Amino acid sequence: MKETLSSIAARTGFSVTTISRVLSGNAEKHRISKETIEKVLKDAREHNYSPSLVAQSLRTNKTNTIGLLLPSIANPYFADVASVVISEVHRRGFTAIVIDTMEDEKNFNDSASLLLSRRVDGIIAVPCGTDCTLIESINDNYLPVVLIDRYYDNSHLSFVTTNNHKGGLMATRHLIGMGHKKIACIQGTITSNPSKERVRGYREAMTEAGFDEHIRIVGNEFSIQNGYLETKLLLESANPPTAIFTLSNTITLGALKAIREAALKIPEDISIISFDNYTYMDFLEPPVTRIGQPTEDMAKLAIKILFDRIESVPNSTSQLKLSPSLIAGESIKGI
Amino acid sequence: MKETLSSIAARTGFSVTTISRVLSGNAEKHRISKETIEKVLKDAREHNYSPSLVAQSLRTNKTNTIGLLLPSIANPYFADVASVVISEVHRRGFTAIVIDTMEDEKNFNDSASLLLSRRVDGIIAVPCGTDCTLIESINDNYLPVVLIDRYYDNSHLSFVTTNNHKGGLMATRHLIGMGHKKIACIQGTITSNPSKERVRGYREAMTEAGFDEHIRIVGNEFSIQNGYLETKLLLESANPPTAIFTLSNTITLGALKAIREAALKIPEDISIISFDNYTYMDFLEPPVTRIGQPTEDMAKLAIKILFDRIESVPNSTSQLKLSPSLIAGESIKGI
DNA sequence: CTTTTTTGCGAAAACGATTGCACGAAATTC
DNA sequence: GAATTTCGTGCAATCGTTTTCGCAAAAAAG
Repeated sequence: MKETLSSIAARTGFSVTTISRVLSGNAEKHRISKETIEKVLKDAREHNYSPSLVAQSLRTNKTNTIGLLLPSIANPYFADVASVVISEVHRRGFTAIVIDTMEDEKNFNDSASLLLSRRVDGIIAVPCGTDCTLIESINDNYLPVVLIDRYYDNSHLSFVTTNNHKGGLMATRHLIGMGHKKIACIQGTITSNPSKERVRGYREAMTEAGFDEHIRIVGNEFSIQNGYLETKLLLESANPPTAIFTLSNTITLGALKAIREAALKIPEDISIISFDNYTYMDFLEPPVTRIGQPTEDMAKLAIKILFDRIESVPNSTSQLKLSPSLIAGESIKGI
Repeated sequence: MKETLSSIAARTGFSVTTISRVLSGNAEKHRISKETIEKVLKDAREHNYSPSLVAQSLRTNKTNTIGLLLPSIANPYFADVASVVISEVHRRGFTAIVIDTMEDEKNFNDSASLLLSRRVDGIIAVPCGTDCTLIESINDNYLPVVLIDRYYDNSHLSFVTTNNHKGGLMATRHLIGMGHKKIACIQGTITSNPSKERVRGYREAMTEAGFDEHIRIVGNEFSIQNGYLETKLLLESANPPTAIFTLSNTITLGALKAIREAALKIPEDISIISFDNYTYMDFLEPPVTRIGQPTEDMAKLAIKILFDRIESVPNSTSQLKLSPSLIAGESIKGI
């Protein structure tokens, strides 16, 4: 029932060494005879031997495993990231350990330590919070780390993210181009870099258009509820905006709900532009105009950077910002 | 840089045995003195020792790891499952290895073997294909397996799934109750149990209403494209249905696209009822009426069954079918 | 002042693989 | 026929833990 190299050795009469060489495909290298190879393979097959990767890992100091740290797998955006990362590492013969940190900094740090204990060969993470000391020390002293989507200011950790500032600019300029002035912005987790950068782009676009007085930034979380509540407040305020820039797909959903409850029509009564691309966005009525992030490219690039560092030692830093793109829907009215 | 029990032993002057006992919390049990404990803990902390879970696993023959096999993480339904499973096992001190089998039987079997080699303590799987010999043998000889969503006929493997037959019945009867007769059904992967059972429910409801002549089953895959193509064909056929029963959220999306392209209105021109509950469903225009599966309950139950078997030996079988529920939208017109 | 009990700790054998070194026999070269 | 090379294989150490025994010294009991 429990097959090991030595049980095969016992049966075939060869040494554990020889069995190991044959089964790990190094037979030629050590000129094991054809017949021996055959016998060993046959026995292994018959007793369906399954090599212990944990013993292998201990010996070789390599687990062929990478860790993936995400703030919330329930969020379609991160689920997308997970999907790409998982298949990409699988393609390279690695397996992925996935942990949901629930948008909590302590969870994040504990999980990072856990991955370290598990001796993964690398970590892909969307970090939480603002303190990067632990993850940075892991990267510097133990194993390569590459961040996706979010990153830390003043850190040399490698990351791949969307150019969120540009995205914020694009979205806001687009609304302005369509004649809007009173544009509100519902932001996400305030400490997160993507949210901050998108807001910065929004601000910049408003200022360059001379709309400083109309700048209106609300909200504090990447969640449906946040989008819902803030939109409700905006709509019922004294001077409601003619357009809303929602900083994530979840916020957008909440906004849609509030708008529907107010019996308003998009885009006739109010315009909306969102962040994040997602299949469902095209199926909403109307399809929502949005700034799409190159999720797949981001994930693949992050993986590539990670494996470059896993395979060769140089502890280099690459910090990449990929351009987002505007995907036209029908949620904006020209004024 | 590389901290081990013996490096701590060397520094503190105690034996590896003692260090192990202190750090694994078994100090009391072996009446290690207060001072010794203090010294060891201090040294470990100062050199931030991180125990090697791989060495631990080798020694104890337990990895505290479970494997999760999914056909497509990009599908929101399975992403939901993943989300629950991952956090649930984490809560129990385990980590999850996730593999996307891409709806391919060979991939599925290879991945199952990989998990075996990785010596996971249990497997949660949504299987692909119809041949269960490998996974069954894994369950019988090596480690507990619990299936979610799909299962094999004539297998003693444990599973938790939705009562899909009932779901099919509910959906079809609902349409019939609203006055529909010409009801078409777009199915998913034909070999999969959920699709088969839903179709069986559809058939049964049609027959009991005396609508045998209107039974019309098309499609062959759980995908957007399948939904799109089949709906196109249905709409352009000689005698188009007044209502469509789509067997998954992905199929529904495709159907919506085709319906929109045909410039038809839901529910005025055509009614639709879907399977799978999903946040976005409420935000479509109109909100789609659907049969919701108790995804979270399913995943939690599967985990519970799995851990019962991990923690105590009895190789029992539990095969559970949970009731779905009808979630009202506005996508069905009464005739 | 023995004998027994308690206290505090260590030696060494696993767990299942990989790998550097070595070695005897057969084949080849000179 | 001696020296060298090639073949085919094995010994034993090692990776970092846990765990079974066991043992000496101190404390308690007699």
